[in-house]
Amino acid sequence: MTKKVYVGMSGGVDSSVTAALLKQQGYSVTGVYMKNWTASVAGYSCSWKTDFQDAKRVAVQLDIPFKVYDFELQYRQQVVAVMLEEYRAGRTPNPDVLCNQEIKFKLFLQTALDDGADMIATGHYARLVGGKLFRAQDSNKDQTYFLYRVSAKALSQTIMPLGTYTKPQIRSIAKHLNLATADKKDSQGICFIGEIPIAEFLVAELGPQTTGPIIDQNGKLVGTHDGAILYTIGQRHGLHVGGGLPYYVTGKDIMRNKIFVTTDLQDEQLWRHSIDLGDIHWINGPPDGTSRHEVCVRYRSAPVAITGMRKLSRNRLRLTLAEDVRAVTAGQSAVIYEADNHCVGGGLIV
RNA sequence: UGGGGCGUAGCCAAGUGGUAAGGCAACGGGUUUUGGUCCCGUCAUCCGGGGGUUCGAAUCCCUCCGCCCCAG
Repeated sequence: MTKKVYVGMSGGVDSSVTAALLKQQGYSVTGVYMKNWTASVAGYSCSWKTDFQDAKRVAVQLDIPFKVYDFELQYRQQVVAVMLEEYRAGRTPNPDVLCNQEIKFKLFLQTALDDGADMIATGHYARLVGGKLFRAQDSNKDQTYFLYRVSAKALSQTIMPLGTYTKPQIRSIAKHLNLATADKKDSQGICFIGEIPIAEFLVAELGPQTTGPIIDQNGKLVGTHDGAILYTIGQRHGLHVGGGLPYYVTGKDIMRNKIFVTTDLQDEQLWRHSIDLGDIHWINGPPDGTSRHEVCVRYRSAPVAITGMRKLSRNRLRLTLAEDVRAVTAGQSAVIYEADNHCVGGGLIV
């Protein structure tokens, strides 16, 4: 009995090749386009229509059934609304982590299973081995950072065929198969929403923000910002403050609508030797404390060795680091790995 | 209105007779399935205004305007 796999097809090369590979491997493949966001914001065209068409084209080329799941409502409620709330609270969320947790590996998975699928598949660069999540072969494209909140159960029902390939290989396969998406540029920006600058998106969704003071490391007023929630820790551009050295955001006071900056790259406000995490999620249960771990505080950052892991409360964890890390930002994810590329989980920086 | 100093792009700032460094910001591009970082590129026909000296001035002289400091 051939397994029925529903492949999430975004209209990009990666998911196109995912579907192609699975078909080659003998699965009964169905392509699914998730329609999660169709609105265009302030002059930025939302690419959903082209993405949908590209996904459909590839499905036709591969001669596989194609479906559309409309998750717009849920994406809005479970991803976008949460993201906006986080920004409003002065934090910097990662909507794509949420999207994987709530939409792709929960809603999509369940819908597909209800629809008759045995498994789902995605074009993520990550490896799934025995229900565990490992970094991709192509460390340059590894996407485990975005996947650390997915449940072991969901992972056990998922195939990620790209994990053992490199991006150039995927491009090359797409070309050989003449897939419509072979030369399509990689997508960027918030998954499904597109490349709109975040500040503009926030203003469009939350309304115009109130301007406020920018204070430097000496307590001096150096400029005016466009609304404290629009900035994030470590940020350099968008302050419109010039003269001498670049300024980096070191902190925000949301209540007073102030943001704090520094010109000193060694400013201690900009570096952390320990990180507190909340909303901890362990994919296969908490580590037993016998192996060494490292953490990534942002996508594509070099992992930093963890020298101490202390439980502060039921769902609070304090990590002590082997070296200082720059611009640790509340709301962002800290993803924890065992030294052998095994992604074990992580939490949200508080 | 006695003395001293200053006025170069949005900001900081070199250049004191030979035909406008550099940095920040901004803008554009690249990297990146979040934000951010980072990288590359662009950005003063003109040096507060006017006049003069000179083959040639942002650089010297005169004058006007503006700002700062000290002294009143």
